[in-house]
Amino acid sequence: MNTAAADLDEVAMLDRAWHDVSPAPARRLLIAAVQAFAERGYHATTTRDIATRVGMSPAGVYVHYRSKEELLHRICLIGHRHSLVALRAAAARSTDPEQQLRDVIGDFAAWHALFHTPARVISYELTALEPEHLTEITALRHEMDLLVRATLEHGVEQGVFDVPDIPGTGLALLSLTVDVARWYRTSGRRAPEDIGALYADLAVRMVKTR
Amino acid sequence: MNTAAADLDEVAMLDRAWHDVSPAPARRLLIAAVQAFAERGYHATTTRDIATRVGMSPAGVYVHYRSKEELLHRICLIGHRHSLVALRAAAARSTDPEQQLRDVIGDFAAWHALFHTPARVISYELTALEPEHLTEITALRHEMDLLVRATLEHGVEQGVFDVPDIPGTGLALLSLTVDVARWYRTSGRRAPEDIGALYADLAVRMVKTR
DNA sequence: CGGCATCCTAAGCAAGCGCTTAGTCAGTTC
DNA sequence: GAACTGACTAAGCGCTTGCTTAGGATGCCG
Repeated sequence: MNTAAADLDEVAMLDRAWHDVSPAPARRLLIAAVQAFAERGYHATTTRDIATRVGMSPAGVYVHYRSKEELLHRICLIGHRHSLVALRAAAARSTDPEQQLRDVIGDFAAWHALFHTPARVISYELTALEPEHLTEITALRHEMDLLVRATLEHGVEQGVFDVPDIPGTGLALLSLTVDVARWYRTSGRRAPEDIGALYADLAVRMVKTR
Repeated sequence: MNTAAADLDEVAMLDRAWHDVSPAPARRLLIAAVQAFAERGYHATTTRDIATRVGMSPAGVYVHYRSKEELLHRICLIGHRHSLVALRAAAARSTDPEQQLRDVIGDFAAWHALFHTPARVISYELTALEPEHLTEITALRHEMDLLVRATLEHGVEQGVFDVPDIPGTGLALLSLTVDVARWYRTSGRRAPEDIGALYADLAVRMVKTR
């Protein structure tokens, strides 16, 4: 598949994932912005660049968004809510600690591969947010932390996990999965679910009692 | 310790680590640049900002560097060479696979905590490099990949490691350690060597035959 | 002292930035 | 068909950007 076709696929995928963003031109702008931010970074992206991607004039952006920072803020909010939903769904799928950890880490890693474009933006462009928006997003990230920690504690209580440092190990696990978005390329050999399977396995090895 | 004192400490530490950058004003500029790039990102940093940090006029930067990109390029080169030296020294310290993996991952994770400021720049600002400079740096990063992979292969050959996917596990291990630079704060509870110890332990658990 | 090299600044240029303003135009409503 | 609405553009404003130019200060060497 050539890159143009892959781009179309990604736009279609994000259009489906973000179907609740309306009206359609606002959604198209949001998708254009997330792609531009992911490729060049927030500060290297111009509002003209975003507008051009959807075939609008530079002023068209401001019909739907107050500022460039609002675009980033919306992307971060939607992205974090989206991934938190995925995390919670994964955690609820099983009560067995090992399977739960597999689901949580596997799904979260696969999510970061599949949605590597928004994932890059919401992990590596946070510093461009205004302080109060950053605080809001940090709270969402903290919830992810708590969820992973709870999974580990659950396994320790049942005696199937041996985790001397739960906060540290939780941090490492989240860090590992989040960083998938940095190095993942669609053109690479591994599919998102392959990465999920590998990471789920590594996570279980890290904590399982031997 | 207040942040101003911590800043002074960091400047002193980087001044020692980069003592071979001369003359002194060029080194001071490089340190100011790496701090600014780490705090706000390459594109959000202005050359005026860098100059002001060392008490120079905006034009002072161009006495020592051709462009803002040259500053980033030098930082990336020095940073990668520095960390490669640390990695190789760690790998050479022992021939026992488990101890070697402990040394490699532990030291590399601790390096990313101690030098989180340059580490952030050389991992997350690479896209701002000109293409030929990016190619050069990518080659250095590939060497780290090979080193970690060789450590894993060494352990598998001796039967002490069980690694179904060596490239994938090597990638995950490097990813895990590199990402320390993203979340590490000097004000946090863990010292660099604590993070190194935790990560060395997690790495061994990930690959050890059971 | 003069000659020279090093290091730096004052001033500013051309280009590009985020965002605004005033107005156009298609579609809907009555 | 007149009145209104929402989506969009042409033009451009005020400011900042990376970088240049011309020249000044300082210290070293004979």
